[in-house]
Amino acid sequence: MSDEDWRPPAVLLAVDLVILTLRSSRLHVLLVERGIEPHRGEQALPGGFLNNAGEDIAAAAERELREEADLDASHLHLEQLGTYGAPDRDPRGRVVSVAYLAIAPRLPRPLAGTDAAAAAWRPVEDVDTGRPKLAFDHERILADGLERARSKLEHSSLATAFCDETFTISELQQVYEAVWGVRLDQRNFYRKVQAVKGFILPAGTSRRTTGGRPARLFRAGPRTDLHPPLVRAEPPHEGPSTPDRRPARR
Amino acid sequence: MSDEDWRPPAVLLAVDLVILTLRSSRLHVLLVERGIEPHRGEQALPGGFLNNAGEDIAAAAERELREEADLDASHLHLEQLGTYGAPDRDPRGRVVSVAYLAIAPRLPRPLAGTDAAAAAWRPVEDVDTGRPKLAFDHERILADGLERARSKLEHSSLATAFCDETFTISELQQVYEAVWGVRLDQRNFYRKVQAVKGFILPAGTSRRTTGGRPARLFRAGPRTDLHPPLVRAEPPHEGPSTPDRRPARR
DNA sequence: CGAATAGTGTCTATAAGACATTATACT
DNA sequence: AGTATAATGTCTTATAGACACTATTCG
Repeated sequence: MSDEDWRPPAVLLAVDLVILTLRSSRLHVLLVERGIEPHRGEQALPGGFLNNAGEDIAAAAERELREEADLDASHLHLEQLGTYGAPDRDPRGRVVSVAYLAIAPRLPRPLAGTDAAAAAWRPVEDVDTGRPKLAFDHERILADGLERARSKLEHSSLATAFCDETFTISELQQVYEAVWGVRLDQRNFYRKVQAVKGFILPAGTSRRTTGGRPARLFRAGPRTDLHPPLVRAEPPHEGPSTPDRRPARR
Repeated sequence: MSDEDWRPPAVLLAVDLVILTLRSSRLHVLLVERGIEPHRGEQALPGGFLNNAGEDIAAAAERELREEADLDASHLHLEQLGTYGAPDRDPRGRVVSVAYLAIAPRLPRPLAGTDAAAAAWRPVEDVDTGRPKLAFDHERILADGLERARSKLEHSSLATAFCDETFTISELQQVYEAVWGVRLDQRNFYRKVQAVKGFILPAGTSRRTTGGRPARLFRAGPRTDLHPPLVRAEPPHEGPSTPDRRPARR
């Protein structure tokens, strides 16, 4: 407070991406094998540094989405997740990473990014049980991303971001079941999602068939906040690993 | 991707604080008058740059809380809100700010921080209606902080962070009313908060009196996620209420 | 005793959870 | 016809919302 010529320290800014999707009814996250040190050869979330001092952070996230996952940000849900900046999180120096959460619909597309030869979808439960250890603090970031997604399914229309433009109600139910890791009653689910006005809208008379009765198609409605919410059952749900601090009570 | 000697750009890292509290049953936010350019003389959220390259971000937030608001972080709720890094948000260069949301109980304490001669609690509704314009993108940050607080009141025990260690149920109700900007039915509120196991616990037989029947005291319980949640009333529907528009049955 | 605040009970409407059968297409 | 998937209705229980009175302290 006294140094007139004090200059604030500079940091390196990175973005990391938690990209979630559904594959064969299971929740997957996109991981890449690191090609450079530190943590070369380990699994990590896709990400990278800002390109230049003028690049917007969200733009950097969209660029990494393109470069590392070959995904077009304009068709994805993308939201900021949090910022991770522990002084020792990267041996290269002071690196602060802004993490983003992306939700992708089922992708027939193979991963063809040039940077991402080693990119692959991994079942979240594998990572949850520590199968591939992740570099840096990426396990924490992933855990926070999962908790964000699980939580937002309750109060927002995020689930539709896992689906194509049109989808069936049972596809939507699979999203909830995969992300929450629970089984839901089909009849109650139908009743509840249809009771939330503006959540899903009938999409023409189209139908799609897979060997049984054809399902009616819906599209995402205008409502982003669900009333009433679709609440998870009572908690097998310990809090997220966010560094939130509870007040110390004297 | 091709430059072997490419170096990532550096940015300046700042923290900004949305500090909320209740004063005379109204929600207030702490604002300071900026003492230096840019935006000298304007109202802004308290905040500042990292002290040095080794300072943890959350630690910087706690330090600013101390320096600018004379508040002890160990008695506050403090959580990361989001990161704001538009390239043009600060004329001094590329400044990326990590915003934190702090919730303080009623404070008899006057604001005595040295840096904060101009710090003052301002009713949130004043700022909401644009009374003091805020510097930088601080109106956006404040809006995000308010929405975070309003939302977290529904499914977390955040409301108790606005209260002293012990509090009455009607004090807790005032928190909800002030933050949400609504009036709640006292009887339903009593019933609901007491139905959430682990939210509030009776605090001895103590009582506190203000001219009426003494109120029973409670303290925050261990539960941080409320089940069932205390849901805000449905936001006003656009348009006249449409009669049920269920998909046409053949 | 009056004023002020705390605390409670009941009724109704809506939502949640459990549960089995019918409908429509395909092979 | 058999199989596979979609769609729906009802009952019971829990929670939400509306509503008015009694209880306890103080001056």
